[in-house]
Amino acid sequence: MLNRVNLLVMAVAQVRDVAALAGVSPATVSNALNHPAKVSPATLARIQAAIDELGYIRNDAARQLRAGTNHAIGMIVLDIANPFFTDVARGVEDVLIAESRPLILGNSAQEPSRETSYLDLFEQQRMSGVLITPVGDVMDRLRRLRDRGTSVVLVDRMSRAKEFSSVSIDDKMGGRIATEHLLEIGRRRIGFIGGPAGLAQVKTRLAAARTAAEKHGSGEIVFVETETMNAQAGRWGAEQLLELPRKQRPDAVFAANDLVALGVLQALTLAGVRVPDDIAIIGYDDIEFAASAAIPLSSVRQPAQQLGSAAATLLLDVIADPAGSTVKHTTLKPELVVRRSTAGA
Amino acid sequence: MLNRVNLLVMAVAQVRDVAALAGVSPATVSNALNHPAKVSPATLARIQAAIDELGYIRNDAARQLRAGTNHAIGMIVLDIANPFFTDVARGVEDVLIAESRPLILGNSAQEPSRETSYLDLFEQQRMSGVLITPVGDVMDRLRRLRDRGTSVVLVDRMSRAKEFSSVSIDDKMGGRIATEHLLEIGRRRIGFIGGPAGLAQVKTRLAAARTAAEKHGSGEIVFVETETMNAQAGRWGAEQLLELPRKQRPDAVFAANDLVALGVLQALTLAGVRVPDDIAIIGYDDIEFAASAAIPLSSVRQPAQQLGSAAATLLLDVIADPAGSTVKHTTLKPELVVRRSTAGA
DNA sequence: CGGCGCGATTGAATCGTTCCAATTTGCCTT
DNA sequence: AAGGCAAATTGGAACGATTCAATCGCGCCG
Repeated sequence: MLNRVNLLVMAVAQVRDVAALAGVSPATVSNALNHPAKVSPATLARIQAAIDELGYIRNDAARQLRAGTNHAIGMIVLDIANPFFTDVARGVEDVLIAESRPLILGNSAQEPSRETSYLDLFEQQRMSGVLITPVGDVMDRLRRLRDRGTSVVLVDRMSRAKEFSSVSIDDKMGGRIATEHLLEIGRRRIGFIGGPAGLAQVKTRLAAARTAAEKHGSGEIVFVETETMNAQAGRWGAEQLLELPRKQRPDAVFAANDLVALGVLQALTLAGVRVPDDIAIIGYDDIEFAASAAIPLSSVRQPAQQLGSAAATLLLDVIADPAGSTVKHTTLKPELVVRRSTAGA
Repeated sequence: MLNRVNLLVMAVAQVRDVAALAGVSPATVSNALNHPAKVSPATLARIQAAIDELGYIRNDAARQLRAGTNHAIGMIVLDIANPFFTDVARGVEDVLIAESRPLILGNSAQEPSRETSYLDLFEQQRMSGVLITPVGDVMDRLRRLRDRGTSVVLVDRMSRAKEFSSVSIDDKMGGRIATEHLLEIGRRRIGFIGGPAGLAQVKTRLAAARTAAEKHGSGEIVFVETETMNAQAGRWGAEQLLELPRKQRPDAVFAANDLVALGVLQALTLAGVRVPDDIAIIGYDDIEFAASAAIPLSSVRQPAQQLGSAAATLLLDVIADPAGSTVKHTTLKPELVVRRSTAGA
């Protein structure tokens, strides 16, 4: 019956068609594709020719079903519109492409519901590995994922319980050096803008800033919590600060990332506030656009691409040896980059 | 035997386990999941309870194999590091999430080989739809994809042969209005920086610029071809212009996108060239960072998110009715945004 | 010259779900 | 009360590849 159909509708070629054309069995075609060493060179060539002639493309669903696992790697980033995360993704991509493993990129946009739906997807797909910068409380989900055979590596976030391997950048240090820098140039009231407060990166950077201010003695942190971390949130945050009574207005802003910092810069400039004279600004990430901003932005540089490639490499290790008893945590160091937005006294 | 294994290794639950626990057949569970209307409310509840208790997650590979098609949509963008494309992607995401269709995002990084490997992936996965901004010559691949049942919509690029539906932004108009603007503020020699020249967007914008210059009479276009279109390419392109003999040096630059424009701005500023006095600059896309640049950048605004959502919507239409005889081309209009980089005479 | 061993090849079972046709259940109509 | 009909449920055959044990050929050694 299939044969009759073939005459009418040019059906898509399958292994058995390739096998028939090459004069071998389907099993041999499969071997040629997956274990070429097992097949004699002559047969290999004949099969390859048949594949080309028929334009055969294997059906991944069937393959995965039988194999039990998906070759692809899933990644969930916090915000695809933030150049920091696209840089991380590129680092990941570079490593995975070399292994010819497809990368499935999902954007949680800092929304737990979207994060969850991507986790659902990855779980249904039986991904072999997942890279995630978590937003919501997903530890249970990740544990289940791992129990089902999907390896997990946390990106830019240490696992509290230390149960998952992770690659992160030292946010404590970053928060500290940014704050110390502002204190050193003589600022005392520092507005910290970012959020939501529950986000690990925000929490840690803020805590480190507070610690540094306390240690200094006369420093003080004013926290303005935002819902997300883009330029719009930055503009909103700056407006909050400007509404404060004159005496409570900060003389510096520490933005939780560069997008926020750029928004702050815009709003302050628009309001006639001089940067850095009246209010200094420091951002975080050192995205490419920080240097080319109206007033070039000081920032805490994070090695984004390196973070990505380290995470991908680590994930591949975990996949290769899931039972590997050692959970590994790699921490990279951030670096202070001083530009005009915090220049001079 | 499976039962014995179950006692030892807590195997992952499958439909038949859920069915057994709920006291129904696997077929009913499947119906509950896929055609709830066919199942009585009481049974539905029992099955749901069983699913929750066992933590059942369906195996997408098996599902796809039987269903013959993947519910997900694939998208290949030119450059994930370009905010324009991430904006487009967000527009797409918004539409797809509402339909609860996963989006698989691939980055060709303007490399034909990567584009091809993503097409391979999408073909193997039997995606139900693909959105693509092509780099290389992939028309044959796309045709094959379509013949196999994957719907295709081109983004930001009209299909020459008009055989695929597309959503694009009028590059001819964009090239024209940018050039006319430069001519109007008195510039005559315009450096066009972008590439590779084969890229549709570059080709069209450049041609439109040339046409506008010709029509004007005394305008002239100097084309500097770059390999890619990021800030680094912009810096390189600017250096090429600066190396020209004084008399041949342009008095304006039309950058093929804003990333390039920002690079040009950096390099010119570094070389002591005054913008816009000595050389005016206009970019393309009007990404968010254009407005907050050291010298706020004039640009040709493209409605990126709108482009994305239009493309996604169109793709869903095509998927719903692949035989729909009408190939549709939607074209959106760009808009001139004048800022300081082309201000004054 | 027969048997042995080894690489190459194959048949048939299998992965977990969906789909179709067929069956059962329960209710309404006459 | 019997027949008919719709709704709910079910058994079992797909989907298309991979895998493993079993078979086939063939050269070589004793």
